Amino acid sequence: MNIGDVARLSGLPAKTIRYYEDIGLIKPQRSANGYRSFQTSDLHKLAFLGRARALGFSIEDCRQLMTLYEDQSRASADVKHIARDHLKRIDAKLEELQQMRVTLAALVSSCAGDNRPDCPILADLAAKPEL
Amino acid sequence: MNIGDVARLSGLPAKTIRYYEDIGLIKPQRSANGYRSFQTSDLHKLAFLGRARALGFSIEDCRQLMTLYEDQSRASADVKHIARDHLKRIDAKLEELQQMRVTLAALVSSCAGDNRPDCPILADLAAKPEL
DNA sequence: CTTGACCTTCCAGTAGATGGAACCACTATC
DNA sequence: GATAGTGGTTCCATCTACTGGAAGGTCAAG
Repeated sequence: MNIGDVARLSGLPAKTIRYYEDIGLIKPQRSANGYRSFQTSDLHKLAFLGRARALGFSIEDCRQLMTLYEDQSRASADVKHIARDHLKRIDAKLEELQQMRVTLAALVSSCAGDNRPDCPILADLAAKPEL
Repeated sequence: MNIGDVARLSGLPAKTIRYYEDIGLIKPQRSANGYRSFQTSDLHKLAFLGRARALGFSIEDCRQLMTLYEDQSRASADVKHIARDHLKRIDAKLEELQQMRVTLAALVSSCAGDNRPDCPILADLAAKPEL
């Protein structure tokens, strides 16, 4: 398979696939003409990567997950550890965003949004005594 | 005030303040020795920027908000528009993260996390028939 | 033989900083 | 006056995870 084929099948852009090879996540063979030649196993790995990335795992997480994926004698605890850490980061990010949302929503609803210059949003950004 | 002073007062790292000057968000004067010389108004702007960034506004949003902040004849509608757009992006991000969280939490809790190699997390990443 | 779709590499850019090197300025002390 | 320490300066590189584009090679069809 050429890169266009695996791009279509995996849903990843060709650019991204080349990038993944660049950083060593996959190692496709080469044809005589210099084209990358993908095996079914490469396609599986790319699909794996696509799903892991969609779940927000970092590239480094993906690298570790790929290693574990290929290690038949892995301990599921190792995988779970990575996933749980990532879950924690997601929870932290969620909390941060929710706090932002609360504050921002309050500001938005307090602003008249008309032609007058008075704006509680700017006022708040300009000077917030405490908190 | 030197950069260290405004850094302490605004809570922003000196590096970040230099960066903000670099990209034109602030324009501090210079002393004879070449040091940046910050006015109180610069400090206010930096505090403004710090709060806007803490609310997740992009640098470009901040640039616009700063312009509106300094324009005494602005319409509050313009500010509200930026804030509401940002709120929408936050909501989208929140939804995305929440979906991730649901999927990931299910995977984590389904994994034994012991010494055996069987791992639903890897199994799921390796092949997800539909969805 | 040419067209077009595909492939290749390489270089630059994105957002928003951050780290470090090399060097200059100021103050205090010995 | 030499020195140490702190703070300032610039510039260049690095981070994440790609993405865009240029310049050019390859292949099948008409």
